[in-house]
Amino acid sequence: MSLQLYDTMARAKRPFVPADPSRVTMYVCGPTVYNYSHIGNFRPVVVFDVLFRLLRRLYGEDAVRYAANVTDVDDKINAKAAEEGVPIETITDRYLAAYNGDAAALGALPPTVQPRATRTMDAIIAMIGRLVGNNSAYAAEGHVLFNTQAFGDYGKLSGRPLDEMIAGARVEVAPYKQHPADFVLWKPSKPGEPVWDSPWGPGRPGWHIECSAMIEQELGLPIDIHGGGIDLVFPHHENELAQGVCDHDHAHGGEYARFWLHNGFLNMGDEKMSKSLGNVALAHDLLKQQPGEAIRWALLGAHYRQPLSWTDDALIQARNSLDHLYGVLGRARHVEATGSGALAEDQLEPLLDDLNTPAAMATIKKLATDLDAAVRKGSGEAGPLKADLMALASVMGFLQQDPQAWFQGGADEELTAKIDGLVAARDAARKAKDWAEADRLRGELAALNVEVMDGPAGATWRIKESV
RNA sequence: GGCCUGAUGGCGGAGUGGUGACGCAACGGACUGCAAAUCCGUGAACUCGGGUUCGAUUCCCGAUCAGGCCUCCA
Repeated sequence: MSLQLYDTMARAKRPFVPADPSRVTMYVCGPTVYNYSHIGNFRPVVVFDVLFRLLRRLYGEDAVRYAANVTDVDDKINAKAAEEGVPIETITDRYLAAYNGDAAALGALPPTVQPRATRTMDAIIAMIGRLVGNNSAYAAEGHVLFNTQAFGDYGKLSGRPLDEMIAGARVEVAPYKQHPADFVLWKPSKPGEPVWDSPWGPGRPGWHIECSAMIEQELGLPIDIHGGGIDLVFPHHENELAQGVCDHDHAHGGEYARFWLHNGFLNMGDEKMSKSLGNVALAHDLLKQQPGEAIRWALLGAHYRQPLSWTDDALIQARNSLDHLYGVLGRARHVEATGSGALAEDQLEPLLDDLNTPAAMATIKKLATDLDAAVRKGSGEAGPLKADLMALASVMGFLQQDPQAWFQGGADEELTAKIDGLVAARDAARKAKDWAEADRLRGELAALNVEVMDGPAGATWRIKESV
């Protein structure tokens, strides 16, 4: 089976074939860095990281070029900077660093490039110039607006005919717009806001133009895959598509992105995460309570296009699953992974079928169970099973750490030494068959949030879950 | 108002026109000084009403419920 991806434009799964297999391109809309990002913001990060890893496996590590942008010009950033009385760079640098740190903790590989709006300004202004030049955009009252009438297919991606959108519009139309659906490419800055010079007066870019300019600059049209959250389909991606196609006078066969992929929302339990409900969970906070890998497991536990219900229980289940898998790997630590390392076709199949991560995770568990049995029996199957397990896990960004580090993670050196001492004392008591003392020491360890497991080769221990 | 999703066991969550993944939780057993881990086993679901069919959880229609988008929210 070859890779199939659900394309929002086609509203169907289609076989994925890159335009150029030696240069596969993917662009995913990234964060606006004005605060810590919540866990929902990291769903696309993790989902498209899996796709990135899969594409690297299929086409070669150097053949995939993945750009994820950072919006560092925005009203919310301006507000935050004004509130703290600092330049916007202070805000954006701080939260970009936090975002990248959190993404790394969630096991996401760094994108090939991470363009920033403020550093793409020349390309943005040049692109607006071209759009004005070919009558796809017009200047009015210090603004430059995209002329949606210039793009006959406007509304095709989101499935919204123009007239319906106007009929259903909830927002008052600005008087300088020629058509109610026209959107801003450039706008004047208010006093105190960051400002750039342009042929249409000092100001700053609208929201959508930065992505098109970055795609143009970093990847080139048409790109193979454009990704983002489902909420971006309209207006953001619809507008990007319109300006991107018109920028090139409908060249490239009118293609902007060959596949549009959108991930579903993450909900808190069964309600939407929102500030007004007070149920926003920041990844930064969750990462203090649980290993990033457990959070990643929970994020990939539902198919990416399905809504994902985020609950404490889901996180605990994720943690338990990883405990089990690392337990198997710990028992198989002396087994050498053998075989070609090439995944059997049927093991990769769930991922090839539009990134069916839950099914792939079931395969991981199956391989782990089989590996555990093979190790127990001393069967020669253990080596190939371990190779398959590690290969599949690696495509999904799982099981990349040492089992001991997983179980003992969260314990600093001092605590580790203390625990080792208690475990040794308990071992001595058990050898002397002093069960009362052994149980007392186990109780003492339990008080430290440590669980001991006796085995033929002596006792091992782990930090119990903290949720 | 318009457009669009979804509804699977106690929970999470795949999948399928006909022997109903997988995990967590529960229960019984093995193992263990006792546990934990592991192993063996058990019970448990396809929102409702029509239709198509030899047969539907799976296809079609309708209803109900839930959710999303409709100009800067992943």
